[in-house]
Amino acid sequence: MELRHLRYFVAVAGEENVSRAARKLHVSQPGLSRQIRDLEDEIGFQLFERSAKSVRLTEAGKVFLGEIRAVLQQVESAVKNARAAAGTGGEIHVGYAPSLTVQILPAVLRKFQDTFPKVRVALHDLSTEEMLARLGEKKLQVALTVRPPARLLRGLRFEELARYAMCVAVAPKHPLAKLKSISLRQVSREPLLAYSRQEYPEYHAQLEKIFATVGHQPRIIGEHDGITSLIAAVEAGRGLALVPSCVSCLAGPRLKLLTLRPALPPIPVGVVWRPEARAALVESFIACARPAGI
Amino acid sequence: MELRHLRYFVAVAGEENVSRAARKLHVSQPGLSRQIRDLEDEIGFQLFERSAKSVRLTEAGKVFLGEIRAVLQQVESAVKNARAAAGTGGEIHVGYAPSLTVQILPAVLRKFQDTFPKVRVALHDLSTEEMLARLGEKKLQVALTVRPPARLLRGLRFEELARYAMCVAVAPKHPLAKLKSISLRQVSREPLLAYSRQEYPEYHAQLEKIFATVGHQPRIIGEHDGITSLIAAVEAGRGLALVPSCVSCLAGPRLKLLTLRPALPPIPVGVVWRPEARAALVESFIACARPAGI
DNA sequence: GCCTCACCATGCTTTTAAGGCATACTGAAA
DNA sequence: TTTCAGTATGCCTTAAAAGCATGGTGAGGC
Repeated sequence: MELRHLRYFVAVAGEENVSRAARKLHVSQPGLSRQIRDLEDEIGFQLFERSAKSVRLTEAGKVFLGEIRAVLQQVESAVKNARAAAGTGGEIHVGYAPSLTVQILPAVLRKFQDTFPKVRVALHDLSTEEMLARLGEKKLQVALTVRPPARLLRGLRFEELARYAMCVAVAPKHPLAKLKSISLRQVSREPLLAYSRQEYPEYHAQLEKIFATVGHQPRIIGEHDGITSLIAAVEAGRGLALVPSCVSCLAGPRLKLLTLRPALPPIPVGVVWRPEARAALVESFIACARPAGI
Repeated sequence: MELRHLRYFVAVAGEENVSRAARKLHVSQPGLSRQIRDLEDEIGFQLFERSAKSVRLTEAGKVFLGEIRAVLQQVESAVKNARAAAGTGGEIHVGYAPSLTVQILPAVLRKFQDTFPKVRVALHDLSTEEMLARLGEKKLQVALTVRPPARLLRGLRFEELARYAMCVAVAPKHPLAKLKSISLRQVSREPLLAYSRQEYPEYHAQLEKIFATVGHQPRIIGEHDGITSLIAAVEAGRGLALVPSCVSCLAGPRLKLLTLRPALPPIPVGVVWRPEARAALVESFIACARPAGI
């Protein structure tokens, strides 16, 4: 019997459904099925009553569930207490893309520091490429960013946390601000503000690809090294900018965000980490990052 | 982190010595070393201070040890409570060789039933061969017997629990009873009582091999289907018998046991089981069978 | 009453990780 | 200095979990 069996059991018991539990656990349904079966074989009695359609806890399973939940909590607290005794609260280096994680990051940090008040969380504002590089060099343990293309992941793992629609940011006083939505063609005729090409090459690559579909590249009249100055520039009425919808949190009423019609594919934002590391802090951080329901 | 890591950690912490812990756990020292290291990597702090010569718990390690011991106990009790709730105490079929396990079996049974009062223990008095066969057929879960030759084990596992010297049993009134020890040559000239050839072929094979060394096979004047009648026959003065020293428990003052000079290799007695089964009851039974120190 | 759908189980293959062996390294004791 | 008991490391073997494809089954819709 291993903790894996117990964790799986708790998940299946919680869902009363193997397939759903498997999805939550990120394992295949057959694999989970087998692990549960193995656990039952080992302890020598049934935990679930099975039908072709569902599983239901037996009486023994209910008793077991209660006790095993306690066990898993106790393991967690054992690590926590021992870590506290070790003095070193530990340290975790987190890469993040500010504009994409405005909504996500604060919540994650709050949750994480709630459970690990002594751990030092070092935040690093980096480009996606740099995050991947530093993850590889073990200078970062986790990164919150847009989903990197598969070929750059090279052994790293990505898990999506949210997707944001691409919007067009305009100053509230801008003539276009009255529109509810706007087409790419219209945008391509306006002066555009962008992230700096040097620090965000992938943003520019993306822009070019997007406007290639309308056959007309916009005029980029300013480049900015961060979302703050980009917002300021748009607010000043110097031009439009293509930003993910979550920027609204950051800009508030200073900008108007117009939806694009037709919509562009939404931006998948999530967490990247080294799966082989298996550090408890990292696992916990990722757990804090996941939306509550999952 | 898996229960294995925690069990290993407790063992190493208990021994303050990786090699010794490895021996107790029946794993190799390097393997154990690595598991401990992996655990430390995962939780993110040191559990042991290492020197080339020894390991010693850190403060954090001590805290962890206390909590993890509790966790492991809680897992055990969870299984026990759930099993109780399942109604079925469960059942375990145990093969045993009466004469060889007189000392071992009662203690094991007492210990086991202490912890699992509801479990039905079915005892089966069988020859070694039959035990192995029934283990293979899953009609037995464990067997207590002499170490079977490796070629018969075929996937089963044996663990030694005790060794008994071969002795010569005589009636207290027998002229030879005055001797303290006796040589094989002397024995070979006396009428011998034995187990029945049919039920204990390996006993006879052993006898022939033993007496081949003195160049003279003894005259077997009686065969018996069990230790009880063999004792009775020896007590009646009908002849000698070669028996393991533990028979003294069974025969008490009814027989005199003479040591052989030179001594024959002692009889290794232990427990046999199917390692792939991994049933909690079987594991527990074997744990009860092991001498306290190990 | 028959499909379809959602779900669990099984067989097979791939992948991962533990286990084991040989051996190097280290510091204490003889 | 040598020996010895102990831990760590590299490489290979082996066992087990994960994944994929697919089969079987009961509930609910048509």
